[in-house]
Amino acid sequence: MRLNEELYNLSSLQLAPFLLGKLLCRKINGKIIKLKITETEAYYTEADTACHAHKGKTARTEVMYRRGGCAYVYLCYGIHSLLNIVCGEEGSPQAVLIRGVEGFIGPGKLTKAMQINRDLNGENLIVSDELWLEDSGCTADFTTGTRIGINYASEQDIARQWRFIIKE
DNA sequence: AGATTGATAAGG
DNA sequence: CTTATCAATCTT
Repeated sequence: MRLNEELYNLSSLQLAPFLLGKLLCRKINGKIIKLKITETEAYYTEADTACHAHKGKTARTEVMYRRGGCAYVYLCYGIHSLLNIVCGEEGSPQAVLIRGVEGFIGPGKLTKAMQINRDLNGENLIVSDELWLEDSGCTADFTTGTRIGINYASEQDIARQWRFIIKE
């Protein structure tokens, strides 16, 4: 039931709504936990001023330039590890931020609960047995909204409806 | 609403 | 090396 490798070639704009309702899987001390993804955001190439990579490639954003299927875990405000799913083709920085899962609202909360830290940066979600995604079979209804915490982006990018929230 | 937090990246 | 900036969060 693991997500197909080909899905990660989709653009972040297609993948973000697709991931809603899918299962985020993590192995902790041999125990596997699976949580339904309830909220995502899309970050799309260097043209998106809200994307970390919009100024070009750095050591931090290097993972986003890889082929789809990697985890991009970065530290926000020095405190919170945030989990992103890299997608799109190599050289095209795109990622889907996992903003919430069932039971844990808030990107920093869910990474803490699932013990996701920067050790998992660059983890290959297609083959990893530490962190991966599974298809739950359900395709949920969703609503869209503006992204959060990107006031530094251009006005038009702030206005984009690239946040996807699952509907009950 | 305000304080806090520390890695990142840009500038000297 | 030094400073400004933050894809948040907790506390008032």
